[in-house]
Parts: sequence; structure tokens; C-alpha cells
Amino acid sequence: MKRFSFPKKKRLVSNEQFKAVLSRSRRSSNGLLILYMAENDCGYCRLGVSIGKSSGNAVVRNRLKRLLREAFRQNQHQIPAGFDYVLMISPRWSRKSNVEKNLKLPIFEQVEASLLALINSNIKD
RNA sequence: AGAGUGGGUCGGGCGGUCGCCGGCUUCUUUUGAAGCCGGAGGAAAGUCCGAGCAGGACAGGGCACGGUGGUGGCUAACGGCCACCCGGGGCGACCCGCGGGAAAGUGCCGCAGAAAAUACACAGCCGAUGUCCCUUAGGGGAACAGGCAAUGGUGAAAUGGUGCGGUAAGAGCGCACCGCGGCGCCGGUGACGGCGCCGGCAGGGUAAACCCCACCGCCUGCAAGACCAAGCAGCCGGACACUCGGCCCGGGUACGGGCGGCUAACAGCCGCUCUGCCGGCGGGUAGGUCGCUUGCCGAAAGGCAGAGCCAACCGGCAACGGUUGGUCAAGAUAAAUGGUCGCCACCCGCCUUUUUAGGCGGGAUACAGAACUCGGCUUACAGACCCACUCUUUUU
RNA sequence: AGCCCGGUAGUGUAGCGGUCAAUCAUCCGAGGCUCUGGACCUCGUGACGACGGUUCGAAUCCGUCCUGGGCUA
Repeated sequence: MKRFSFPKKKRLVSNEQFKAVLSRSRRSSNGLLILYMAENDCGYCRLGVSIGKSSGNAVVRNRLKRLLREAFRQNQHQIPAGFDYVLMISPRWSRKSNVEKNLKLPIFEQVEASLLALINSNIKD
């Protein structure tokens, strides 16, 4: 039960933390997400989500952020500790959603699978 | 039954499970844990108006600048709302209108057209009257003086419109109706309306051009603003030294260290450099707390106050107001309000069944996310429901 | 979140109620010059963010949206 909790100390919470991760991280992406990961000295993993205005209006951005956070929370015991992660939405997907207006938001399973695939490919390296 | 008009309500529900934010209580040294409670909208949006609140400025008044603009109400206020008036549209329910002043003044009205605000006369008409010419003495000519603004063409707009009379030709020149203006009476709080009489017409449009009139308005905005601890520039005081007054104490002067020069050297003087000790004040920035989530009083129970919310009743055509009762309602800051599963509800198709209904499969769930708080406006919106009313057709 | 500016050819701009059927430069296309290309000359295509209103007439004035940008001691 405890392993699913997601308190505030497991999140990136200030601008300095984000800058630190983005400046000294490895970057990888697929068609939906962009992942930055960098080592930290906390002993656990931390998550930051950054979704730009090009992804959609406030409702869409809120929805995407919650999906990413939920996928991270439910799979945090499979994710290697000692790293900071920053997730963004790929501009490829944003362009697609701008062009096709009726494109649906990704469902939870899609986001989860995409996230795990990215992290696994990074572990192998 | 069909077509339509106006207004309103909702815009998924219940449960399980894993999480997030805030508050309270208990345990816990901190850190956290457990329990209970609360946790997005009708537009939270756009930021187009109006208020509260905060800071700054300010005697009062005026100017400038900006806004509003039929009338009367409502409201804390408004550019909002309600009712009515006027004009326009619709068979009608009803809808639309930035709807004051052009006789205070200024400006503008391209092209076309003779002429665009001055009454001018291009093409024209007439030439009755006067002059002239011809004359067969009846008259004729349209040459001059002069009369006319009906007709033509232009334009968005040409100095009231139509008809009849009238005339040399014409003309509100006269008359009838319509329009316009003035006066009186009546109705209305008023915008305005009705009736009667008089006037032959008073002289274009534009004020979302300047302007005039009436009314309103200080400027900036919660990233406002207040506070806290730390550090920095700066400022003040003290201590150390000398001196004066007999002392406490008070006043005055010089800080102090290092290096160099003058001097044989010390002291002293001059120059350069470093700004050290203690205490206090301390602008702004970055950080945090408050503002900030109903407020105040109170230990609590509770009480009082809110342009607060929900009902009922009363007054009012209505907007709205009053009384009584109940209720207190998200508060984040890389920013909570979510993920997933099941059942129900909505729509469509198929099957079973006389129907009700049941089963299976599929689909749809819009616009959109609080950021100091309210009152409006505007814009976006799948679908569902309710109320009132209008027109047409059919039946009784 | 609050506040404030702008929108004219592919690009950068002028216009301030009427000769706007919209200026200039550049780009693009065609032709000329040249043996060919460049430069130069001539001609052409191409725009008032959208909708509504005021006006005889709107790029211009007014309103509502759309869109781009800026500031916040």
C-alpha cells in the first residue's frame, strides 16, 4: 500500500531543480513523450512534468499531466531509484493534435506503456 | 398534429479500490501516522464595464482628458436589468435600434452634375407687359428688356409630395389630402399621445467629425500591500588614546594598523594603502508567512454582522424590495480536485414476446479548469427536460 | 493572474472618411539587353485578420470575436 503513495518530496518542486535536471540529463523520446533523466543523491526517484501551451488548452494540459503522474505513481517500484525524471509531451504529438481537431487524448494504458518503454530502453544503455 | 416565439433548469448518478490538496482531533521530541470533514463552472473563459479591498496623491472649486446618452424606475454601483415611448421588421407570439442637440458655432460632402448649401441658371419654357422689326392691319417674329423653376440629365442627397384649378409660361399662387411647424385644450410622473385652430413651408446630410448640453469619473492595481529571519551598501553610537574643568560625569580633539619620505635614531610631521572590534538603525532584491477564503466577540456552547446562499409568505405589471426560517460553502503556488473497475441511466440496431418488458451488440457524453472576492455583459457549448405564448390544419 | 500594444501581397512597410480599382522595396513569373549568366530596363501576378454597425461612401470611425507580442520592484 505504501509503495503507491506519491508525496510532495517525490516531485520536482522548483525552477532550480528543473534547470539542473535539464542541463545535465540524458534525453530520449518516442512519438508521445520526451524523457529527461539525471542522477540525484536522494535515494529515491523524483518526477517533474512540464507541458507547454502548444499541447492544448488548460483542460487538455491538466489531463495530460495527471495521466503522466498516475502512470509514474503506479509503476514507481519498477523505476530505478536515485534518478530525477522530467517528462514532456512530444511536439510531434502536439502538432498532430493541432491539425486533427477530433484526435482523442491518449488513454491511460497508452501513456503507461509509452513511459515504461522509454525507461526500459534507458536502463539498457 | 405541424411550424414557431420567449423564458428557465440540468448538463451524468451510486458503490469498490489505489492516490492528491486543505482543515480539525488524537498520538508522536522533530518527522510523520490514524480518524473525521471539505475539495471546479454555467460559463471558472474573454478581460468589455461596475464595486469592494490595498497603496499613493489630495483644502475647496474650476480647466483639461475620458465615459455615458429616449423616459421613468431598480440597484452598493454600472455601459447592467425591468416597464413604457418613438422608429423599423414580422400574419402573429415577438424581435431589432450608441435612440440628446444640425435654428450656438466650425469643418466635410470625392466623381458626376449648370449648381452641393450660396439660391445659381446648363439644356430649356414663355415672352402676357414694354421696346424693336415685318405686316395684306387680323396678326406674326423671338431680336432685346424681362419672367419662370414645372420638364431634362447627374447624384446618396437638388429647397415639401400627389391631384385639381390657375397662368404667357410657371410657381403653395389658390384649394383638397398627406407631411412639417406654432398655439391651445385634454390624458400621462415623464418620454409622448389624442383633438382643435392657425401658418403656405420656416429652408439638405453628417455629432460611432470637432463641438454644445446633461450626468458621471483622482491614479495604480493582490506580482496591490503588510510582516519575519539571514546577509550587504550606508548611517549613528560606544570602547580604546590625549586634553580641559578637583572627582562622578560632561565637553573637545584625534580613530587604529602597515609601508615610504624628512631625521644618525626615537618622538613628531607628510604621503599612500587596508577599513579592523562591540551595539543599534537599515532601502530594495531573492526566500518565507499573511493578504487567502466567511468576518468579529467568546475557553466552549453560542451570539452579532454579511450587496453571502436556499426556501416560504407579503408588496410591486416587472426588475426588485421586505419579513420569517434554514445554512456557512475549494483554497493550490512546477500549482490539489485524479486513475481504474462494476452497476444504473441516455441513444441506435437485432432477437424473444400480444403488450409491458427482457436479452445481446454497438455508440454518444459538448464547451471547458478556480488563482483576492463579488455584480453584470460578451463569447463557446453534444444533448435532455420544464413553463408560457403565437400561427396553420384537422376533429369534437 | 493582472495590465498594455499590434494585425495591410510570400517578407518588410506607407496610408489618418472620397483620384484607393491601395504606395514603395524585395520575392516570384514573362519579355528585352548579352554568345550565356549576373547587373540593368519593361510588363505582370499577388494583401487591408473575421463578422456586424454608423455613413451616400470604411483599410481608416464604433462594437464583438480571432490571432501575435510585451510588461509586472
